[in-house]
Amino acid sequence: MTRAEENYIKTIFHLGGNKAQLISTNAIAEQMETKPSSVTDMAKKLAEKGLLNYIRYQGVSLTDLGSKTALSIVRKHRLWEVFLVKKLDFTWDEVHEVAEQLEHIKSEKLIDKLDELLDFPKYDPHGDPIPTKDGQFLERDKQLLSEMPLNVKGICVGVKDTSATFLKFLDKNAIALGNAIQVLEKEDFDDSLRIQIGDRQMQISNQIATNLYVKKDS
Amino acid sequence: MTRAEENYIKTIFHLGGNKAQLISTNAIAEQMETKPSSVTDMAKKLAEKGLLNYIRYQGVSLTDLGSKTALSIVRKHRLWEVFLVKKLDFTWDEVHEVAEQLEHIKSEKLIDKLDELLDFPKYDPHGDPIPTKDGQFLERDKQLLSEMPLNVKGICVGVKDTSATFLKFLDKNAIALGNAIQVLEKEDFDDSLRIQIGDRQMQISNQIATNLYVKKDS
DNA sequence: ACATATTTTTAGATTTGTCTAAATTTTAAT
DNA sequence: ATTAAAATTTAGACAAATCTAAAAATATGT
Repeated sequence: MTRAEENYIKTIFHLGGNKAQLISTNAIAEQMETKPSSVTDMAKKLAEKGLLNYIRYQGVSLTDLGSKTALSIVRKHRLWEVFLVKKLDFTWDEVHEVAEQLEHIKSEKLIDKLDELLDFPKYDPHGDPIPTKDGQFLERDKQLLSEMPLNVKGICVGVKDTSATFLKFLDKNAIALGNAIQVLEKEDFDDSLRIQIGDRQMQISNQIATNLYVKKDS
Repeated sequence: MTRAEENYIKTIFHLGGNKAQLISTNAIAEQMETKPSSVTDMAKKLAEKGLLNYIRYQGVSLTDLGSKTALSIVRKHRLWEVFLVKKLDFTWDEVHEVAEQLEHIKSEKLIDKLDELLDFPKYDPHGDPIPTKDGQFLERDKQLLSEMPLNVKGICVGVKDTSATFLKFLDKNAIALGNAIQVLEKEDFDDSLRIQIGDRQMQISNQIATNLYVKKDS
């Protein structure tokens, strides 16, 4: 598999193309910042190789082989992210770009040993689950902070938007994964929220609340 | 810099093209298992970019910029080798292939932090020196075992041949970097040597002796 | 249902890095 | 000094991955 092929497979996976749902060439092109015609070419090629189901004018989905491939790439990406944060003191807004490169390194032993060095982490620095070696993918029971009922205790477990801008905003406001979090009040006017975070209270916009994942504290 | 360009620069460096000495396109082609005509094309391109001095029909050498680039790639390659051995329990015959991929990852912070994680190593697992961040390159005072005088105490510090075959042979015979080593007798007939290694004695062929680097014990 | 807008594909071109075969230059031998 | 051999370059072709512009298919609005 070439690097370009791997990037297409990964993108289709992230767009939800594993669940028999068809993803349009336009959606893929937009996500990858390329042209739809390029996507069509690659779709044909990857269908030929048995990684995609491709229906002309309809879109693509991953085959079982394609899903397996995608999970392996996602596993590598997320393990490298953990490595960068845990072993090399990268911040969570710095890891993505480098992991994009590292995820293409080919060596099964490397990834197995890395997994071991990191103590078999289950989640990456953004709270996303790391697929196991055999492709198990444990999505955590989580919901957006914006959908939490009032006065229910939760724990911050992930972010939806992983852009540096958003992550740095969270850092600046001392919001981190693992923090206790709770919605105290919803403002009808702009859907902003008054929240309890640790022992502080603060007001956050709806845009923040729709990009923070919370798990109910049990 | 593309991956292909980096590989050319690195190969020319290893063939000695840094010392104003001209390296032939044939030599480069052979080393890289490619065709001389491909090397010519790339030589023109890299000369255009200011990385090589290229004289038609004569060969190429690295410019200062080219040398700097080469040292940076070699530094990355060797640091990754140390990482693989020290942190992921790779054996010294397994590291090369993976480091060939890792050396192309682009992130200055990654390499600085890796260097720090490994405690700023001076040599890679084969005893080759690791260039510093600013391109300092400390070649160790060493000589081939075959050139050591009789009964002079030495320490094994490196290998010339880094093939898996040779490295595995050394492992099998418990010859490792850091071992005390001493030539006891030279056989005129086939230039084989009787050596003292640690507290054992053994007989080794000239081919082994011309691929092991030793430093005089002082 | 039909015209129009949108999406998707095709056709042909481009860039990078490679190759083969032919031409050119250098080297070596007598 | 010529000539043969070896090394090197040029010219033209190819595969991968991309692009633009035009054509084809699908979706949408009234």
